[in-house]
Amino acid sequence: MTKRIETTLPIGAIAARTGLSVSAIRYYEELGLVTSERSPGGQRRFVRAAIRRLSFILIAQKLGLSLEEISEALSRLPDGRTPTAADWTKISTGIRTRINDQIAALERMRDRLDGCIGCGCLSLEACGLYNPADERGGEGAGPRLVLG
Amino acid sequence: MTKRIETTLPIGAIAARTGLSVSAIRYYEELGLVTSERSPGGQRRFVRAAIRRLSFILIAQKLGLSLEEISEALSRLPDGRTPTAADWTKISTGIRTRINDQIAALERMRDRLDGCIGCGCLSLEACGLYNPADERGGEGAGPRLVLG
DNA sequence: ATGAAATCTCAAGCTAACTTGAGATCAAGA
DNA sequence: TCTTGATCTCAAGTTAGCTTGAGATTTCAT
Repeated sequence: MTKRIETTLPIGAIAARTGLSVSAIRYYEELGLVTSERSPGGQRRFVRAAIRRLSFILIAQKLGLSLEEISEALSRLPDGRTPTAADWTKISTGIRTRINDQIAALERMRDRLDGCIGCGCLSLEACGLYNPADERGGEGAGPRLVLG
Repeated sequence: MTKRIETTLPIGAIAARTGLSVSAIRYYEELGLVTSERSPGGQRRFVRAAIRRLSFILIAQKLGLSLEEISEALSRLPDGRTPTAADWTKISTGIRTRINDQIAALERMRDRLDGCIGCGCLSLEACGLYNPADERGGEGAGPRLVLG
């Protein structure tokens, strides 16, 4: 049996490497986004793979995902090991789709705005900018696909 | 003097026409985003132009502006009258710039992601996706990147 | 062995953008 | 007039995502 000794890191080292605050990391652990072992004295010890998980959280947050959505996406990744390239490809492809959706939505918004500049309307009936059909419901035009 | 009698609307009618809740409208008034007159009995009475202001708030919020930023933008518009085409052009041009910035930021993100798919790195040192230098593109707004 | 630095838990606080509830009053149709 | 629904004020609650503080304990370099 190959039992490799994992070098673990205390929370401060994780914070330094991810840029997260110590309290944020503890908060994420509370939410189940990462896990840790404990030292004999009760302090958290993280495996290095936790850094990747936390980095992923940072990236996903930049894309506007809530911690709950991130949690959902992360539930596909085993915590104990480093995600494989396949894991990452799957997730990042989902993210890419999401980015494209966001770009498309903004472009539609911009186009409508262009058609509106100078008209001074801003009226609910006629103005394409305020278009409830395009609302965040997501069931219609913008398939709200989340990672996967 | 031409003193035209303005037909005013109670808050419920405004809510129905804008899609906002009554409490949200009251909240916006508290923040100074809209104003109202009062009936003899003390109930709010809104002029029709308030509907446009509120519609603007909805649109701007979709673009990720905070109420404070919206307040700033609205401070250019006189409350009592319908904004002129010039007013609207000025504001919407600013919004357009903001939209373009957001699109550009997303495209950069997507490009970096493309360079990353399949590599499985997600490492802080090497991965261009996690790039702190690109942080807070919107300035001031904090950790919120809320896109459509 | 010791003292500073790091970490622990728990509770409470913070901002944004509202909502909810209580208790009272206003407006309008039959 | 009556009565029902709309509105009023004010205080407190809500969700997300953390931060801050207090007081106690652990780790580690010397």
